[in-house]
Amino acid sequence: MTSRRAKPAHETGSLRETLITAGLEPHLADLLDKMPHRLIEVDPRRPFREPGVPRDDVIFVRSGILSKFKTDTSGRRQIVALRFPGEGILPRHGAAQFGIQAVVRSEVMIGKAEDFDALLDSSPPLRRSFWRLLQRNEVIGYEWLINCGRRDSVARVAHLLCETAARLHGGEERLVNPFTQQQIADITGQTSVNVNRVFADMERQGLIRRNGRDIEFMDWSEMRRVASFQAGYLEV
Amino acid sequence: MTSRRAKPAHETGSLRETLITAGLEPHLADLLDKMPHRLIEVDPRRPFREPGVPRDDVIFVRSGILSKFKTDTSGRRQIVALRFPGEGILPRHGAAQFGIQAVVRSEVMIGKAEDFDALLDSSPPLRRSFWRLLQRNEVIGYEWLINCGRRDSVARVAHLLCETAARLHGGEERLVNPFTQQQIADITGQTSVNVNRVFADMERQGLIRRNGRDIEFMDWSEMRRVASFQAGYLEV
DNA sequence: CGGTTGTTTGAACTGATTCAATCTGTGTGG
DNA sequence: CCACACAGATTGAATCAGTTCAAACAACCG
Repeated sequence: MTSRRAKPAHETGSLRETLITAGLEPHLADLLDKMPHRLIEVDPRRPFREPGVPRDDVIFVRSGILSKFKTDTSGRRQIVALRFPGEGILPRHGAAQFGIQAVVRSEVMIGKAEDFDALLDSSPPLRRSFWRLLQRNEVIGYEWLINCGRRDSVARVAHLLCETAARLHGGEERLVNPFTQQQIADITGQTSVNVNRVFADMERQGLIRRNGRDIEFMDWSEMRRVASFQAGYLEV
Repeated sequence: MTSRRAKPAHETGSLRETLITAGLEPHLADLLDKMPHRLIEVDPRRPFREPGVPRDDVIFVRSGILSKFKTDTSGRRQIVALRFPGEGILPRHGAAQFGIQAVVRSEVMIGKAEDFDALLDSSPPLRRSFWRLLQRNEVIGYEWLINCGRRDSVARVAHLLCETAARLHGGEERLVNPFTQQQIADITGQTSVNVNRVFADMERQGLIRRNGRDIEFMDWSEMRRVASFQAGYLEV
């Protein structure tokens, strides 16, 4: 087991607060908050949930970032989705098709699928809310597909950075990059070597400034243009 | 308007039958069948629904294939999802992020979002059924992401063919290829020129035999291996 | 028959990978 | 506090998969 009991929440708000800032109505966040659950701290880049095994729990991110990943038979790994604070990974009937790992150290809430399902059945507005979130995830997936299928490597990385900034700070034009270059490669379908070259390029072009892991966007609108990033798809 | 009233169903069964063969419980299929709707015939590769406009209808495929697509700012098009007979495109609140086009001539059923939503609210089993279908679509999307991000061009095309065969005939080892090479390119994130070369390769290797648009799989298990196709993700 | 749509082929080019080596920062144990 | 290990970042050189551009060919249809 690579995860352990969480320390009491420090900088991050309560789960309820996180859910609300992520866009859930306060009284719906209350419902989830009252659901029986436990809090866990998850180490980054370590096995957390393996693919192929049945999973009967709901997971919500309180702080940090979770990734869903799949590994091709050739052994190449692809991260297929991210979950930021307030977002969740819903239970799936049958064997899960993907594994879960934390991108950075994360605090997550884990509940039972049956409790969650019961909650959904009892509250139509909560249901509608999650229905919309499911559709949002679908659309984000489509955007990632375009990213991998139709954009060059600079645009792919730029797009990921734009999306991350938008999902983390709701559209602010700065970012503390939470990813390793390998993770960015796993998301954008490249090699870490090339991601490194893309970063060097973007810095040379004056698009970003780097200080270790920190990234400062020098020209947000130019960044969006290069990434062909249009935030509309992130709205529920 | 490029679509027109459908002729009475010929080779294809009724919508109800189609829904049932696609895996919906008979009594749930009845519910959808009784919902007020109209039947439309859609021409392939012609505008049907444009991206960016609000859509307040549910669409179910009775026969043929629909595609959801997005066009990048650079003008390159990516098909992000397919809908086979019995599958549907659910209503989305707000502007749709993708357009819809038919891959081949298709008969579709169109209903009102409000009617569909009401139906969902009234029937918990129907709701659960669609919840599962939504998750299935999500997982198929993940598989496509791996396809574009992590597999070489032969594997990408092979995987699409395997998936199409499985979704169309439920796992039979043959296929009448419904796609143009340009469409395959739009799905797998390549150029049609390269798709053509991939086909020639696969034929030279004895993986497939072609007769115009028809494709015969010569070695299904080798095909699956090349594609790294594992049908598990298609199960609900 | 001419027009349209889709397929096929060749040659030149280029963006990204692969492999391998080096460098840097951080944490750990002695 | 230093030595060492380890993970991540960086760089170079060779290679290759897939694109681009352009042209020809085939099938279909009114």
